[in-house]
Amino acid sequence: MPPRSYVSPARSAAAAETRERVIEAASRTLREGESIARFSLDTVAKAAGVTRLTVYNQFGSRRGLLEAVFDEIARHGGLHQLADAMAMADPCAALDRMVEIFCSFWSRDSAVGRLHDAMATDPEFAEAVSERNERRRRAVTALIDRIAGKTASPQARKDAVDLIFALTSYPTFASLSAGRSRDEVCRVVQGACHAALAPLINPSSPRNG
Amino acid sequence: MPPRSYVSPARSAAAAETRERVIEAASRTLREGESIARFSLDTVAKAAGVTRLTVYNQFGSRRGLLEAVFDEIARHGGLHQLADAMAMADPCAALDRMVEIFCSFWSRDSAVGRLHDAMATDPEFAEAVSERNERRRRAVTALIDRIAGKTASPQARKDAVDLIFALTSYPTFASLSAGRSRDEVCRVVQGACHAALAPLINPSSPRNG
DNA sequence: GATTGACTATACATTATGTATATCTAATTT
DNA sequence: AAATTAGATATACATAATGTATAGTCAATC
Repeated sequence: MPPRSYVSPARSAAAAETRERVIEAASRTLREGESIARFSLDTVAKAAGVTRLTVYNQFGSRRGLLEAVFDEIARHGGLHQLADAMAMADPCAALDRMVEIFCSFWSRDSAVGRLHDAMATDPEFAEAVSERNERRRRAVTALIDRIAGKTASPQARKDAVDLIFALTSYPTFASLSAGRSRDEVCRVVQGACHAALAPLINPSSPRNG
Repeated sequence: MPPRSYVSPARSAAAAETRERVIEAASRTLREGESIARFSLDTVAKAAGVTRLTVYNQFGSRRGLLEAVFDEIARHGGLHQLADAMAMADPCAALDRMVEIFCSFWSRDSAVGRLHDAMATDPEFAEAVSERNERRRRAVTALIDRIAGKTASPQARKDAVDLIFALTSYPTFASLSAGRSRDEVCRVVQGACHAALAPLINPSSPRNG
């Protein structure tokens, strides 16, 4: 006879609450630890007050947990403001706003730095994070298309997109953060992005002859 | 009685040869493996035809081996050309040349990428690599001091140095390398560096009011 | 009251770093 | 020639982490 299965509101709610508690414990562990090296499921499980096997039940693997933490941070990191920024009339002002939004995002939770570190040792996790970054690339591309003059070559557009994509990445943010506040980093990145735009608007002065 | 010790030319030569063989095997393993995750001393030892304990005898630890590989790559990576570049009369041309040199360096051996990945999981190794990068920072600082007009503020100089430091870093190179040849990346980075210089030469147009 | 879902307890397999001890071999010293 | 020494080896062990397997607990649902 086939097993009868059912959905339980109380059980699902409890499971969801457990899941949230584990994610919270994981991001706290990431924040407090001084490197991703010491981030173990054992530590997370103890911090969340559950068993290590519960973590596997909920997330399948270490990578699954890391992805869940990343998504949780992204959900509360203010990236939803990107839609408003993209709707602005002036694309240059929109770009400035985008830089602000991502500087806030990278600086909001130190766990994002640790998550980027985790990309180094787990190629599949790296791909998962890269896919999430593609949203930023699409936004940059859309703005460049609006900003660029009709005479701007496809190559110049591509260069500008990739350069601004790199300038708004986490590694650049982290590098510039040594000795700078979030707002100061934001200002420097905005300036660099403006400069990256110049050859698009005034193509009469190519940067290399 | 005190133990008598001696130095043996043949022994030292053999040891040095073994050391070289292990370093070669390690960098080959780094190049061929698809991530730093699978880089184990066991694999390296087998590839070099020695025992894992020999690796420990020579390098002390996994980190010691990675540092040795990094230094070996740096020794043959063309960074010695930096001295000639710094001696150029035109500091802007020197900067262009510096970008060239580092683009060559980052692209020369794919093992450097894996070594940068290793920084994520080993803070002390990260510090060791960062110290070696300080040479690049000093070179940039020296060039900026020569390029900047007398009216350029210390803040503007610092911003330019840190921005160019970030633009010539490995993460930026790796990011721009998607779909670009080494020379194309070099051209894009050079353009961005020129743009970063603008506020130093013509401070009448600050980038943020 | 029987069953099911989430969690637990315990054990095990695997892989990696790093340490300890004894042994082997060829180069060097006496 | 014999003793010694440096470098490499063989073997074993300690530790920690991921991931899997199996059985058991307990409350919610049928």
